[in-house]
Amino acid sequence: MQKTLTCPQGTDIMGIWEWDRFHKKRRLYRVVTIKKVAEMAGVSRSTVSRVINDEQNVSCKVKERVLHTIQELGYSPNNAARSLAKHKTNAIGVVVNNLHDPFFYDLIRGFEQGAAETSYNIVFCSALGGDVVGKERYVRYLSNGVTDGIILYGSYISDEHIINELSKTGFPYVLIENDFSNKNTNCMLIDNLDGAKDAVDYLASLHHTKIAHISGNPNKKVTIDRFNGYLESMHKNSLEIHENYIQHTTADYTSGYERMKTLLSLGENRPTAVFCSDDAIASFAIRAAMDLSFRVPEDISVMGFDNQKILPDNYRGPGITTVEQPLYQIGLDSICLLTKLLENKLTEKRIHNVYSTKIVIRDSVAPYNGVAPRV
Amino acid sequence: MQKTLTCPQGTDIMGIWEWDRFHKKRRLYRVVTIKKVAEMAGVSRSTVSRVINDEQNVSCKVKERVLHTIQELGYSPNNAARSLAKHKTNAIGVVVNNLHDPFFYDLIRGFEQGAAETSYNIVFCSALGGDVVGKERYVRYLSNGVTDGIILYGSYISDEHIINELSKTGFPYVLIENDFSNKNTNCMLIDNLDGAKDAVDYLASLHHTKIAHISGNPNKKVTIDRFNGYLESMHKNSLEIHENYIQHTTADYTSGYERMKTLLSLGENRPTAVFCSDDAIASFAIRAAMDLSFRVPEDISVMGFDNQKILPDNYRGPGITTVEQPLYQIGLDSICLLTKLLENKLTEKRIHNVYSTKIVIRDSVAPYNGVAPRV
DNA sequence: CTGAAAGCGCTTACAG
DNA sequence: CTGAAAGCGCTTACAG
Repeated sequence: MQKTLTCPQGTDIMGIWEWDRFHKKRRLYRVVTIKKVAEMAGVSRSTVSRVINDEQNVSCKVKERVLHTIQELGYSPNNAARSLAKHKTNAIGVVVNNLHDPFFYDLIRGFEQGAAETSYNIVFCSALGGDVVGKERYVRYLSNGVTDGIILYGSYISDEHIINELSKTGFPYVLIENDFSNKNTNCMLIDNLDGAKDAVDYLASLHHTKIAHISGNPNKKVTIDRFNGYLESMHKNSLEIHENYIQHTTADYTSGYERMKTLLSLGENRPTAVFCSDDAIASFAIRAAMDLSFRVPEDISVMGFDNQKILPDNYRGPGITTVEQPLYQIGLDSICLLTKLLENKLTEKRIHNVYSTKIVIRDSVAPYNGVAPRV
Repeated sequence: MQKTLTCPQGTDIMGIWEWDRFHKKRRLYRVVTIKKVAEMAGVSRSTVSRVINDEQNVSCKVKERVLHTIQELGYSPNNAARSLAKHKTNAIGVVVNNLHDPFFYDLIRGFEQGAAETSYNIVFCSALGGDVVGKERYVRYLSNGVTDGIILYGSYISDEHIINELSKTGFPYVLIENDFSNKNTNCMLIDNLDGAKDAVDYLASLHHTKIAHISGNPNKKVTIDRFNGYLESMHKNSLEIHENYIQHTTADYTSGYERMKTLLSLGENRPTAVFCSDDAIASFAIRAAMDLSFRVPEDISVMGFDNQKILPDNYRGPGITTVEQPLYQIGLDSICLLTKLLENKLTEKRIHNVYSTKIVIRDSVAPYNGVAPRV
């Protein structure tokens, strides 16, 4: 068999991997294993194992010899075999939708910082769009011998099914931006309802009475929470929700553009302020207003949510007044907490962090000036 | 032993994972394995294996019974065991620095699309900053039983060492934005030298003669290539490189701001056009110009590189005229090609794609108007 | 179509 | 301090 193997990359190199040309299937075989190291160093596999796991009970002399052999052969332990034997992968998985979305800027920075502070390897998996099948596939993959725990981001309504399945297995995970209180899950959340209420209260405090709402991706739970926050605040402040004040977007935040156009065409009842479900939508809403020659915030105030540092499609409007959620901290904490959970170093038996939001004032909101809206 | 196990997440659920409370170490044990499925279904492990691998030679009746048992027990095969036995993980790893950087927008979209088109699981790993140790750790991790091949992004000079080590092992990989022709590596590149020459030629064709350069991250090879492109074009067009026309930034693109300030303070020889090593730098250079009340492009033209769709820190200057590299395509292709390579379906024996760049004209460059620069 | 047995490359009690 | 042997949870020729 040995003779039927050839080196896969380059031809002159003798590596530790070789292609199996004997069978039809293209597989990579390992040619230097712990067994070979043991033979060459003249010790048992147990001893080699002790050395690579940095255990204390090995004589200096033997250890040195083994280390030297390892170096010489370019040996590296096979993590699959290791995981199988140890019941531990030393890895953590992060699963999100649309990793490319600049929304993740701060969250990923947090994950990366967390990764730098732990000895676990962190791997990211991403499903495109709202793809449930892909997301579920990744969760199954990671939770079966590939990682020791996973962090699941997202509040898609379809995520509930995934989480249900995962819960049943008993595999450790923490949820970000999602919760199922009844299911005893570990989660890290912000209060979207309160954040939205604060936002609309803020607009009302600036004497706006005609406040509209552009809601977010209809497949997400946060959308509903923020929408309800809007409703509650409007009610609390005794403000009337005129016809068409509630504009729903599609899964695509660019549709905020068209929704804003609709709001601006409302004539007499045209809103003087709009609370958008997130900053990406707000950025497109403002774009629409500017394209129609409305000034933001003089003619119409626009408020967002998220404090998204990096906005899509080269946004150039005024700085967006928004509700901040501490995504960097959440990313960082999720890694730290999951690590602790896996090491049994957590005092509480369930992670349930609620992070507070705060309003960040920029340039897209102005007090209502008492002038009847231009029609 | 069974009695010393308890369920990790929640307490009422009987899952397939259970904590080992018997030993000191906290490990997850699998309580439902192929063996248990076989017993319950009254067949051999071989048969169960055939069913979960969807092989043809199983009678319908047996197959159905096994499938039903699997469903009932919530069984999922352990990927570590599978990888070990099959010599195949069915996964591909992607390793980058600074995954959070919006520079990756198009590249990640390409990877995601590629992932959607292949049956391989794609996992991303990210090292923070220019961290070599972290990057190398991930490469070692992924290339030892975790994935079947990896895609390595980045042209850090320190990457060479990593690639050398990886080459020695014979593990399959493809490089993006990096090449070692002498090492027979698979790579996907753009011609940075030519792209930069085109950019400076373009500025020269608009009658600019005083053209400066702000170079990029000094630890990257592309920086050197683009710098050389600038030099070559200046030479070819017989343009003088005045003192201080070459400004080097640090690893941080925000330093483009200070470098631009220096250029603008050059008095009589102040450049009328600046070619920046990348768009992120260009965005900060333009910011500096605007802050000093220079108009872009009327007072000074600025050109970038990359056609980065999403710029950092809320850039609001004019659209940046730039050199486009097809990152989406490169991301997509890298997954497809590596997949083919792994399946032995590649006709050529080495991947070596060079993608062409093209100039994208926006609003940050204007023809030189013949007026002596304002001092 | 089905099963017994060997093997993948490690780790881990256990015995010495 | 060291080694022989069993085991992790799968797959894979091989035999029937």
